[in-house]
Amino acid sequence: MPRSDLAGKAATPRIARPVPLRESVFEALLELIINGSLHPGQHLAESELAEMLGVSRQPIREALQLLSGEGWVDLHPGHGAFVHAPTAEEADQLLAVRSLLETEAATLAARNRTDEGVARLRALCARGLAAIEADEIDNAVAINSELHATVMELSGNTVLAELAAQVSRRVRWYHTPVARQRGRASWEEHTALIDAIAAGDADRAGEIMKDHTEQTRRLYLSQLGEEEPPQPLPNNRRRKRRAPAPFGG
Amino acid sequence: MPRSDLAGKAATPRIARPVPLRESVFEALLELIINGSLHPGQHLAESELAEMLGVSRQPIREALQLLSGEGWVDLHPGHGAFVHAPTAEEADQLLAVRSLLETEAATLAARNRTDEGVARLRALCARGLAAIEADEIDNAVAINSELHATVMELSGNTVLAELAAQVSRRVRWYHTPVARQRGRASWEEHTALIDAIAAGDADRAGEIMKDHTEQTRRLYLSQLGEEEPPQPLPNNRRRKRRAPAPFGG
DNA sequence: AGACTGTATGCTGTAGGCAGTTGACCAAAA
DNA sequence: TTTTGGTCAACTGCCTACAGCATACAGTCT
Repeated sequence: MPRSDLAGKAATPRIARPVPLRESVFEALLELIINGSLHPGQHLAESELAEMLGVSRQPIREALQLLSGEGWVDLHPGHGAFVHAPTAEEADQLLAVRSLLETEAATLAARNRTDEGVARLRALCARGLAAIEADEIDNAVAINSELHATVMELSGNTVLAELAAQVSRRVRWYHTPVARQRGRASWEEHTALIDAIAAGDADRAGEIMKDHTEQTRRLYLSQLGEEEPPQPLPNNRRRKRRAPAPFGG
Repeated sequence: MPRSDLAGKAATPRIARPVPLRESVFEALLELIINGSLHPGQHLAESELAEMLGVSRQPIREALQLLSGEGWVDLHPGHGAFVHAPTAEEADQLLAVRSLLETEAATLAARNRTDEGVARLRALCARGLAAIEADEIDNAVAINSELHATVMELSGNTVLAELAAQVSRRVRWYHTPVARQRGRASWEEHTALIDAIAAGDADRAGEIMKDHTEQTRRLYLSQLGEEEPPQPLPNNRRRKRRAPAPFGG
């Protein structure tokens, strides 16, 4: 039946079909939000975004719904979309949840470990340390996410991994500035974590991951006092004439 | 300045503005999916749904995006929406995650407990037991969700609560048949849980909740062998002439 | 002078419509 | 018989258009 099992070739990355506009818009808006071009609390008028990005309102609306699903914007029926204004409390809760999910993942990963998986972790860890040595912070941050994602994958719980991915994306909003601070220490903890996983010591792996994530959480909280990161600006400044009320008091 | 402070009347429940169509559609489709009218794997043609529900395609699209965000349907660009086909493995993972989140919530709730909160829990528990006595299963199930939601609320972590709510909704897909089985035992565990929370014993509260949720998880798994609940039907049966391939192999 | 009411304007929610693409069906060729 | 090419229907993606509502502004009355 399979005359030439092309289907089994696996590594075919399923040719690049034109990415749906909504996703491009999603990426574009996300970038604008993260880099601060769109201020927290700012009202996002569909027509305006549509004109700005050169598309119609439809893909804009769909992108806004996606963004809303991930907590980047708040959708208020009849009033439109507003850039989410994160609070310190929310950040703390987010980091707490992240800690919880990551800890569980580490525990499970230690139980389900495979030689191949451990090898991948070690490779990532080596690359991460190298990046730190070379002072390539951005690179190190990227490798860090990859490492945590790999632990998630090794946990074997897809649902857990997806949820954690969602949380991690939101954490990114705050995480970036923090990450620069605890470079080396973080990677030494990673090494210990991988050792625990390799040894199949679930409890220790969980313990280490818990300390590891709680550490960044604490660091973030201590940083809060110094500088409010995503500054909740007094908002509007860009409306042509009229600024919409914060409505529904 | 406020000559008659109507604004201060507080108890004005902010008049019922017409719910956006997308949300009504969302609810309608969700109901159809949960009660099985729409089979797992079934292709959802926008035009068809639009005609069926008597609205245009726009709100349908938006509702589908929402459903996709919560894992009820899978969106495949260029091919449309398909009812998500849950597997036994996914159900298990979902229940595991739920257990994790609920356990954490119980622990936190015990730490942040308030007399008012404990009172609400006890009231709910009493109502739940009454419902069980009266054999009002559906009612008991509803109160059960409310009780768990309240524990979440008492945890004080909004992010955790939202995530758990999302997971719980998905669990509902499987949960319904299971719930009927372990009526009384479940509510006795609830009583113990509330006692632990009231006593501020975080560890014990967490422990009880863990056992409680793992219990339902086990029960579900054991039920799986007997009858595949959301039957992954061979799918199509409704296309007028042509059945779309499961595409993209 | 202050407050209230009528009017204008911008925005969202929804509908309808068109073009491009996908996949199925069918016929012809190897 | 198997394969190859063509044809067609259906569906998604996207755009444009319209109706209703909310807010801001201005005029008017007390």
